[in-house]
Amino acid sequence: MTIRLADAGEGNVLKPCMHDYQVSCGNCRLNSICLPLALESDDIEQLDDIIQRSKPLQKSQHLYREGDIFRSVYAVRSGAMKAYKTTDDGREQVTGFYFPGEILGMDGISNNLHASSAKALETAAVCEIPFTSLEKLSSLMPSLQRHFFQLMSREITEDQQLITLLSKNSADERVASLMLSISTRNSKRKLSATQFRLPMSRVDIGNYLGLTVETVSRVFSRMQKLEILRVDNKEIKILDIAGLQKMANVSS
Amino acid sequence: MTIRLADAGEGNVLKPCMHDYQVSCGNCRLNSICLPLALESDDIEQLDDIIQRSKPLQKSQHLYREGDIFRSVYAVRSGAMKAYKTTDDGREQVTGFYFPGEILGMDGISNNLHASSAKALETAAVCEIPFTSLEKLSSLMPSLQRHFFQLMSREITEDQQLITLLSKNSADERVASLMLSISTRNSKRKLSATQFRLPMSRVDIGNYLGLTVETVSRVFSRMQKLEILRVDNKEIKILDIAGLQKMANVSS
DNA sequence: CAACTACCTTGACGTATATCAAGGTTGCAA
DNA sequence: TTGCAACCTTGATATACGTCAAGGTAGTTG
Repeated sequence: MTIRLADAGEGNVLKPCMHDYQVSCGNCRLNSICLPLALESDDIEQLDDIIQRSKPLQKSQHLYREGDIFRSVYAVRSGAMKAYKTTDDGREQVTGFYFPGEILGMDGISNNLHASSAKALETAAVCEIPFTSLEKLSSLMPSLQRHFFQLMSREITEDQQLITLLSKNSADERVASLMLSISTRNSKRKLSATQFRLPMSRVDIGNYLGLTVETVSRVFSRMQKLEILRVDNKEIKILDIAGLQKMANVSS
Repeated sequence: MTIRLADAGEGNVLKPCMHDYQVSCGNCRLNSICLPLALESDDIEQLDDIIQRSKPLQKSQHLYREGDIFRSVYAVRSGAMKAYKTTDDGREQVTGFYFPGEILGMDGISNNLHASSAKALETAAVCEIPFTSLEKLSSLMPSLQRHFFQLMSREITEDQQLITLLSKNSADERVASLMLSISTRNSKRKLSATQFRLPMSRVDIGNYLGLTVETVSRVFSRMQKLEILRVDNKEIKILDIAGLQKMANVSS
């Protein structure tokens, strides 16, 4: 089974990939995020054996779509993905952004159907982890089983954070929180916590945070005026982390 | 280990329980909801062995609190529970309501700490399922492992539904959706889909749906005027399911 | 290089829901 | 039975954000 490159027709034709995407888990620089578990080295090899690596997705290609048969979960290797659902009246709800080292697709386990769609925000590579193999391996490796329970639990707590954000916080607080979240996730990947390029559009940000594009744009302008960050289109530079945290209304 | 009755001091002193709460999973009338898996009867016995049953909680008693060490997940046996988080600035966010047959506490797995608090909305009995035992048993019983992966995935998809509701829907739609959700869950438990008593206050409803009490109250009044439902304090009678679905803006 | 398209920003205005305020109900406890 | 406290409802007013509109910017294609 290879990765589904669902709609090569929608975006561009695949270009040959310049990266060596056949790196093993053992020497993948993301394994501290992706597998923060004390796996023995031959445990890692077993995991390696079930993981499928494939050509990168081009921007706006789908990895899977809502309603597709669920077969695998995916780890982002490079680039960025968004997950979204389509509401009954046809609007889109972005449910998450996924950066390298992060896992997506776990919402498909409950019904054997993907409950959301996933699409590349920019050229992105993913590792496919076939779920039946993962289940078998989990039974044999308690630490892997635990790890997956933890990963799913983390997804739950993160969704609950978002619920709280949407339910209780102002537009300023929502956008500031997202900026802090991206900053934190960047620093876990040893990238700059203060300077980065947003892979998603303002529409996606608004959609994720329950706001319109215009509101998102106004919040960015306000933050810039307050010298909390410098915004140049998708390029973000955080000038005042403390100010950003204050704006987000978080204690940590 | 027995169930933690965290704060007998906060509510009332425990009264002796009149129910036989030591029913086994095998003959629990909720097992079709709680364990919708094809477990062999001696598999069920093994599960039975690890489950702790205990005295009911009185209204407003906590089952666990945010920050407590995570040891178990819980199945509601009778009554109703709410889960909630406290935001940085001290406000409360209700993250879920749990009825008989439903499982709560899974958000504690990721950090070995409960990420939310759980409290009884009315007198409630729960089954405690110690997580380490569950993990061991899951390794031995693939169907149980799969079941738990599915349960957690379901929690994820439900949280994503709520995210969408909060992000995209009006007050009318939110309240209507909650009423439909309770109705559906009731009918799964072979109870009336059209007539029930809400175990939670208007404050809790508003808190869960990202609305103020006043707005919730006004929506109920509006629904009553439209003859979609009859509201008598916490007693709800759905008069026009189709109208309610239309108000909720759902297709099904 | 031009021109098209998608994306972003800013302003003016409207509205759904929050806030503030007051009074009514319910249910527990003395 | 009375009194108290928690809960619920309704009305008047305020406001944060959405909607509508217009123009700017950036990236892509021919």
